[in-house]
Amino acid sequence: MAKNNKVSMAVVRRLPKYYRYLSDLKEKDIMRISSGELSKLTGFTASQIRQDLNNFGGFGQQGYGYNVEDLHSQLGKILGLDRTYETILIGAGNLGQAIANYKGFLSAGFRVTALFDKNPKMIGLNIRGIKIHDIDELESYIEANNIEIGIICTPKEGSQEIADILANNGVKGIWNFAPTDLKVPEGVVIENVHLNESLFTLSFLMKNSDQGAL
Amino acid sequence: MAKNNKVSMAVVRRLPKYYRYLSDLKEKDIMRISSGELSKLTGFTASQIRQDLNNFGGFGQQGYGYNVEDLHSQLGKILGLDRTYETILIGAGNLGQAIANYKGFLSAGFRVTALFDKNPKMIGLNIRGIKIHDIDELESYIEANNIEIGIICTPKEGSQEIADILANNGVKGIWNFAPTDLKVPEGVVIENVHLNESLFTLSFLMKNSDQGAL
DNA sequence: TAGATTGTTAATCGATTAACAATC
DNA sequence: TAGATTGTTAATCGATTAACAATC
Repeated sequence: MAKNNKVSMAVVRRLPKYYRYLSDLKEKDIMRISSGELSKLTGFTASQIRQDLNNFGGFGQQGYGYNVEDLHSQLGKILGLDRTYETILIGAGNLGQAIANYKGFLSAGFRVTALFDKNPKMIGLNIRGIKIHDIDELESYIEANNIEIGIICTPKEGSQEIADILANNGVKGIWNFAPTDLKVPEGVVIENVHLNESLFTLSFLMKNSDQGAL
Repeated sequence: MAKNNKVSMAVVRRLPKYYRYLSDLKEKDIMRISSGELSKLTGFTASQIRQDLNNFGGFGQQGYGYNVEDLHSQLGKILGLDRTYETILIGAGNLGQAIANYKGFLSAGFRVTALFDKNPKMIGLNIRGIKIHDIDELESYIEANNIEIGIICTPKEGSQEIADILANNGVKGIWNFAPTDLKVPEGVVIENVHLNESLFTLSFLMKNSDQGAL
């Protein structure tokens, strides 16, 4: 399982991008890739790519580079994509439905088995095969189905209460689309998608496009 | 307009979060806030907060802290939120419609006036007052309406062609939801929302929740 | 073998934190 | 005034880049 003492978030955030490019290469039936070529694709330096990968093990071969299929598979394992995750989504509005339907997530192993909402008009509806449950059933559903990931697509009001229910019932990961920072106990991880912040970053960069900036 | 020589992306990404907390404070009618109190709210150190703000000017007052309303307004200007942006969205599927409907963006000044899609079944439909146009009209619409921001919600296939049309017709900012990295000329900025990468980061962190990690 | 490219150590660069004089 | 808190410089820490011996 290789060494694993404290990989920085900067590294972690690059891993999915490596994985994505490796997926593309694999699809094109390209067999091998060097850190130099990966550098051209991703925009990271070859040195950084080698450093990053070597946090997890030596996947390359001198004089050759990396085997695409092997590295792809290794990165998949590192990212935890070699298994499935029982997943639910809370807040079945426009955004929630869009997320629940995104087939890319399902194929990557994230099985969304239920949606939850508090709007009586929505409860009982089927969104492409996934039923919308009453939010009152949230707690029992999580327990009965060993849910590991909760996706929060509610407004910020009430989102902390949802997070509390999730955390108190064994959910280990929260993908949060509510525009707020949730508090959770140790051992539960949160990944935020703060669309407002992303959009505001865009407008900042437009104002300052002289800046180097990503 | 204060000094402005190369603010790092690390700083830029914190600005919208400051802005969000200031908005909250303002709503609660709180008048003043110190860097120490902001530190408790945001999780950044007080020192870092003062450093960040002083990239743009001295907004505080010794012994007092920061005036909430003033700092909020200053941050709004810094982020470019003191004006409106003519905006269109390409790819009117589930996600596209959800994004187009998100009222938080409109209230922040991003006026989405048209959607575009290539699916004949969708063209002509009205999504809560916004019409879906044929993708063939994209170029002429941008020119006729001085569009500044394009939101790409298409699949990755074809997204680069869309980006090209946007960039070639004067769009200055692209908010990209397609799971790929788009190439654009100098002067056009891209802000990516790569949902897949975000989700994969979550699963990595769940596997390694011993890590300190955000 | 000779050429290419890795893994890894050392050097550099940049970002964060600490400290404190200035001052409201 | 005395206390609080900023703005800013200096010190530290961490991340990126450069370099190169190891080796396929």
